[in-house]
Amino acid sequence: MGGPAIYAPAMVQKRRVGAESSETRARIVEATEQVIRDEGYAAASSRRVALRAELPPSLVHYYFPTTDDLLLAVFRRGAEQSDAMIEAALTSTDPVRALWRFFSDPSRNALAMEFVAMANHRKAIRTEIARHSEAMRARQAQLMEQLLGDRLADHKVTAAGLSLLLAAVGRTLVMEADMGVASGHGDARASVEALLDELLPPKK
Amino acid sequence: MGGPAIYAPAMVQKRRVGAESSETRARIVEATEQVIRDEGYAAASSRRVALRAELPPSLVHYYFPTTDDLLLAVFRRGAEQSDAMIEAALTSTDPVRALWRFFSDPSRNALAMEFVAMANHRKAIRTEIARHSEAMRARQAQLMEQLLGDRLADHKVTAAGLSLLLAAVGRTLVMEADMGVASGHGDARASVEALLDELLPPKK
Amino acid sequence: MGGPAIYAPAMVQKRRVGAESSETRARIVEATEQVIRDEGYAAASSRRVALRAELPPSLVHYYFPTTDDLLLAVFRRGAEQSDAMIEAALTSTDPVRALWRFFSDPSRNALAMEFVAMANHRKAIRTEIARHSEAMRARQAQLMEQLLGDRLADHKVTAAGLSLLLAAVGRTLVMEADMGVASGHGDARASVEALLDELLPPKK
Amino acid sequence: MGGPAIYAPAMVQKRRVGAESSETRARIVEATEQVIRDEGYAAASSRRVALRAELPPSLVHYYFPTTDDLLLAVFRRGAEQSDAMIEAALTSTDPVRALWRFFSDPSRNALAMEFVAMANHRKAIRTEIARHSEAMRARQAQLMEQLLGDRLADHKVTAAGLSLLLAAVGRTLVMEADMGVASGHGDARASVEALLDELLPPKK
DNA sequence: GATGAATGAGAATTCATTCAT
DNA sequence: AATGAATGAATTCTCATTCAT
Repeated sequence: MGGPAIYAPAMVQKRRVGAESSETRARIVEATEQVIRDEGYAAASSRRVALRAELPPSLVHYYFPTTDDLLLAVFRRGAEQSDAMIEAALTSTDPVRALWRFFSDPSRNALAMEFVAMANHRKAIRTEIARHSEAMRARQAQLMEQLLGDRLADHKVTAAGLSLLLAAVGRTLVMEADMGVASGHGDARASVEALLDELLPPKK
Repeated sequence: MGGPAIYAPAMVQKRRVGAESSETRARIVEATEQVIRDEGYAAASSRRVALRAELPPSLVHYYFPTTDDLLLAVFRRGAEQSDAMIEAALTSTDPVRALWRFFSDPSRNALAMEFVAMANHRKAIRTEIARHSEAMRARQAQLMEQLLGDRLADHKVTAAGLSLLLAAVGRTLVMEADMGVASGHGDARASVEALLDELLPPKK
Repeated sequence: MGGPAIYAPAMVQKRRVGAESSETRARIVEATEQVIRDEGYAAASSRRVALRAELPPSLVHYYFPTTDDLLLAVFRRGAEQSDAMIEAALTSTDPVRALWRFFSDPSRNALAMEFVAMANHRKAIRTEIARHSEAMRARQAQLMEQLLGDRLADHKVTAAGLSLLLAAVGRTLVMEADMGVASGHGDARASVEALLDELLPPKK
Repeated sequence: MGGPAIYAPAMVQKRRVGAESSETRARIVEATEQVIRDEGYAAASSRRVALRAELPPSLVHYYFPTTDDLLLAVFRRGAEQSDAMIEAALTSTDPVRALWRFFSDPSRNALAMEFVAMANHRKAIRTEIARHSEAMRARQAQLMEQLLGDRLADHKVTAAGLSLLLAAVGRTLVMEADMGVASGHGDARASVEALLDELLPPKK
């Protein structure tokens, strides 16, 4: 894995072309993310990406032989950033509430929802999302277990269950808000926060 | 009787969609739903739908001038079925648990998630989903309010908040299961059911 | 020719279907002219015409089996109106100047130019326009010959030549004005009017 | 060398059209012109052009993202050729008569009339024709002013007016001849030539 | 490392016309 | 006299991908 990238032509299947570290590569990934954010993932064609990056379309294919390769690269970059944010949340002074804020934060969620949507007809993406989701949930569960210990049991929740619950409600709030649905949002948010208040020492 | 009184091409606003009762029309809607289920909404092109329905593509356009029209027809049919199921749930002997079963039922949810994904780049769909979601939530809130009354307040939940919460967790379970994610699922499900047990008289 | 129209199905070639005098027929012709004026002749499809007339498209084909039939009907109606206007001009007190005003009148010319454009790829239209143009020019030449007699010869013009010249300059002014070209327009107009002044007794 | 540096799809504004020097590109433009001449501009679809050029339709779109782009390229090439011919006429020994011959020359005019017809529903073409017409007329007026000076005033014509007049009559003769109209043509031609004889020293 | 050129496939529409009733 | 349904052919445009240089 760590070895030097071999610049194989596109026909060679499982080989990533273009240096991992290339500036051009980063530019393409960045442009793709922008396109997805602005126009939705369905617009993330090599042509439009190339246009945004001000590069010829064939260069996009040079670095990312298939569209899946490109999309995966964007997902992985986003996942790494999410991981870092979650790590920061989990090691903050108020980890659970920080996690909740993370899950109900619109900006991050928008991109994530695009990938979930994408997962429907992109097996490669689906697999990668599943892998990452499992890992994220496991990590969160592990930390919350440490932090909340038996207070969780008192409330008939497990660490993994709570993690899923926060993610579910957070994402739904964001997704619905994007569509213009608002009924029950304030109430659900309040309920979640009440639950956290019971589980946690009051915020300072 | 039957068939669209479409005097207007796609570009025209006021289109009479014609009688809902046309065998061909129904066949197209059915084929489209199948395509969406099997291959994802991105595959719901007039061509593929026509192929599945064994009809010429132009006939699809005859009944549904634009792709949005077609997709909306499928959504509306699904929404009506959902409405009926929800109504049945809400008027059953154990309405809240029936609602929860509805939300966490995979078969219905799969199609719903396709439409949510679709909403990202189909404004017409987005608008319709939003409208329907609001209506559904309002209806559920109204009924739950009647049923649970002040038991809700004791648990720091509102009717609308609970409706959203059930929908959020239910959908997340289904969506993640579709992708192959399972961690925390049993736990979250148990927590929700525990909450319902507290709110409701025990199931018979 | 004069006999009663036989309501033959579309397959019968040279037979006009639908009563000459039908109100529906007139409505279709009127709608077609409006479409041509507003959106250009290329938009004069049976569907759009039907839409404008608020009639089903098949009814348009019932009256006008082919698109050429429809277009010809519109042309002929316009030609008749033009003939009437020209006749009025030629029998007015100042016939030649009235003719010049007719030729340089934008409103009438707009539709005429659509038909000239159409003539390029519609043989039936081309033939009809040619026939009508010849007839119009002959009629004008005849009248001008009577009116101007030998004054024409003094100015090295013939009646037919003058008719063509007025038509040519008039149409060019209108057509260019439509496109936004204006250079030389005032000058050319003045020259034509100076010529008419030489040929004619001064306007009252 | 050359070929289009088109990083942008049709929807994008700032498109670099790439080097004029590409054999394929030239072949497409040439094929388009032939199609327009032979079958009228309405037949200038990417398919038919591709067929004539013996190239796949998608290649036509590669060089000319939109039909307007293609049509404009054909127009511009024709305009350049016209400009060259006009320049040659204007610098010949008998510039005004050469210009008249140019305007009444069928071969050149046929294509020009197609573009005028096209202008009706192609804004891009309309704008370009207007620009070019204005420029052409200005250039001609300038030269004629130099050449004919005050002889023009004696005949109640201006340079720009004369330019328009020659263009109007020339084009009308050609257009009508194309349709099979001939009445008055010899006479009008004679009148124009008589006018030129008065304005100019007799031809050698 | 990079890129211009090329291409087959497919998408969304629109259209003229036919036909059975 | 009228019309709903149907359909094959076109049209414009977009895309992923390949390939030679």
